[in-house]
Amino acid sequence: MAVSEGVSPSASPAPVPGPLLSEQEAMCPHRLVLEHVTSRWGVLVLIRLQERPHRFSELRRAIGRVSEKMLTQTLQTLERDGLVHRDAKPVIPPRVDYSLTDLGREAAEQVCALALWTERRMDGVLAARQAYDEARRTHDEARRARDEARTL
Amino acid sequence: MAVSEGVSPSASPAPVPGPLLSEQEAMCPHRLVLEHVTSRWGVLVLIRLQERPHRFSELRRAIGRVSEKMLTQTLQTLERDGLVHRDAKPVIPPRVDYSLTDLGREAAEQVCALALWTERRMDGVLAARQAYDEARRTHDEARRARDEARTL
DNA sequence: CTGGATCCCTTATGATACTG
DNA sequence: CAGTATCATAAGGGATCCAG
Repeated sequence: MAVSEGVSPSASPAPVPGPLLSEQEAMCPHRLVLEHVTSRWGVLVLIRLQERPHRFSELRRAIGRVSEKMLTQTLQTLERDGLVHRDAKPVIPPRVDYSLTDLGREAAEQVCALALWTERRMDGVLAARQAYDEARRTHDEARRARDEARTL
Repeated sequence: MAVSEGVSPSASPAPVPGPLLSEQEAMCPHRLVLEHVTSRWGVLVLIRLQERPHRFSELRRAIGRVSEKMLTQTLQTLERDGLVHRDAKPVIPPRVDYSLTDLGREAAEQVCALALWTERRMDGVLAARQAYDEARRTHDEARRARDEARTL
């Protein structure tokens, strides 16, 4: 959003390497939660944790193709928002279990509903895309032909 | 995600300046729709259009602080997915009305439900954040003290 | 008014190396 | 194993100019 916000250039060169989001910390607060919950990895984490609690690497494997960094970041954000509970057992080797809080379960339900909807309606979307793409292709060809005719 | 996917370097140098997403066009397709729908501007567009149809600039003003570029991009993506209907009247000056399709209305309902949920549960989230931040602050201080003691 | 094209900066994300 | 730190890169997003 606004690049030159009310952030003085000299102060706070990099206050926090803050995961997800930054200076928008000022807008409607619930917008932020929405973004956390619907973030690329947030969605997947919530869905996985809704099945059952997972350890860090379990989650990593279950989600697949997510870097440790992003998973950590996502989990921390969700934990801070009170959606995920982090249970770190002081053992060696370390073992940390992640699970949903009551709040998180509610969020997961919403997100899952959305995910299931997209799955159910996929055909419709696919059909719409084909129609759109073809229409645009046709339109482009017409335009090209027109331009060419004009040039001649 | 994957940087070096199966995209031949020579072919299609820039097939489409593609808005939102890129080479992940290969993964579970419904994941993509989910991302379109939950994208930063996608959410806001769906919510606004659920109220009533909007013209381009109406949407722009209603959402506020969104660049023309991103709004255009978002609308095109949603239109391609068959969620938004674009009605361009061939008049001067141009007038384009955007509205939800049946599919789009369903999506908007889901998204709105999620948005309303975050609004309702905001206090809980806020409280969780305070607790989290304070706990982490305390923890950090303890660690710093420990490190200092060790250095002495 | 709508939006396509471009330039450029910010941010998100991934790969790697390192600590507890 | 879990997580942090650092670095490099690609995608996201904004500003601007311009065309239909």
